[in-house]
Amino acid sequence: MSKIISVPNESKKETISKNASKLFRKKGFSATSMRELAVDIGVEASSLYNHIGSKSELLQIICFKVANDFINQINELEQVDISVTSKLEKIIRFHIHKMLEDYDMVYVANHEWKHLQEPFLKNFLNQRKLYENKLIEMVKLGISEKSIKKLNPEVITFTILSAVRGLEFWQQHKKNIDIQELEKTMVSQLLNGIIK
Amino acid sequence: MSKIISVPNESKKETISKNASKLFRKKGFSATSMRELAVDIGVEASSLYNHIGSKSELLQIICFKVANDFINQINELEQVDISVTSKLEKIIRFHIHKMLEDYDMVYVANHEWKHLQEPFLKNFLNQRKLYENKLIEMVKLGISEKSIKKLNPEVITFTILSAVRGLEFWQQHKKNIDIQELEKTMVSQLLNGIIK
DNA sequence: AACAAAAACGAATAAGCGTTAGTTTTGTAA
DNA sequence: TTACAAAACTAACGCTTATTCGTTTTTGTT
Repeated sequence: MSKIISVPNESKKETISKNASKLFRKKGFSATSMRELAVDIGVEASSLYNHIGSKSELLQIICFKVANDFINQINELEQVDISVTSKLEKIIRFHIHKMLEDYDMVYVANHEWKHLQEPFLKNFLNQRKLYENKLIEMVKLGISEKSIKKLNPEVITFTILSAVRGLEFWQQHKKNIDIQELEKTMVSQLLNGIIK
Repeated sequence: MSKIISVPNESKKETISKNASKLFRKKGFSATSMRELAVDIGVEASSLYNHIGSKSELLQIICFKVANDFINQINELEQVDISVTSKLEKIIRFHIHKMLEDYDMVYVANHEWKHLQEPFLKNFLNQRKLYENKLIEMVKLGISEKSIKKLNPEVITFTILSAVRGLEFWQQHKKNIDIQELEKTMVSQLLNGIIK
């Protein structure tokens, strides 16, 4: 057919992964075939195996790239000396930016991780739980400091995470909603509520 | 093998659908085979076709059952003469109850709808948009009445929907979190915020 | 006990899957 | 030009898929 075109500073593996992200998001991991992926890239399916080990490996690359990005961010944030509510605000804003920058990858990591094989599945879920627990501890600290209302810290955390993970909707409303307004509204709603 | 056991007042089609919901949730629609579903029910795969038309039909049954339940609820609520914020509270509570009662079906409708075939796919998305638009109109009314803060009504709506659609987390924390507290916290956070 | 309808079965079909093997083309450097 | 490695190709493997077919078994009703 032709050659895999990859931009400079990007390996062919990365090129394939990015295309895979797009297809996995649109059709789901199981419903995406290596032949479809190959067509999308402009090559025969068997040629892909010169660059990757397996279909499964593509999912691993995607999921752990995203997981690492979020873990790294929260680790950095833990070092910073600002208030708990400021940290929560920064986290919400980071989720929004990440979802807009790497939409396909973040979506796949959020929705298709269950198709990871062991031991990667367990590993991924551990990283996720680690992230969630760090967030829960932040909220607990906020409650004990009396900057956050005395509500269930797990529920607070998961509500925030659900809200930001659901940011996919924004992709369909890109034209109508300004990103500044999106950020402002979400932070305001999740932290301060919507009732006057 | 044996027979499809169905409880009274439940057709065999319903029995199959419920089992399908469970498997589709656990493994995803595409990754679930009719043979697996058959084993789960205790019958040969070919025997299922005495009761259903196709695998696709099972997904249709699940998705539209859920969609109709939510549309019906919001239609009823539109008739009632209570404040906008009370309506939003009732909707949040309804989502929570629905997610806990029909977890498998709601999860599948939220995550696997993309595997619906046309014209069902368009139909489903139309119903979803209808529901979202009704909610957006409620929020807009609240803003014009000055009971809700002047924030972007679309973002407010999608944040609420994302938060309640993400209620799957609760299934993994059933033992630790009381449902009353869950409801109270989510309503309070989404409507009044978490900052003191 | 006889009959019809419902529901089970086993076997087969055609299509699609991820992946491998062997071979040819392409690009690069001596 | 020659040599070598990278990356493409074609063809095929073994397996799984949803679904259909013809047949047998089970069920419920006279």
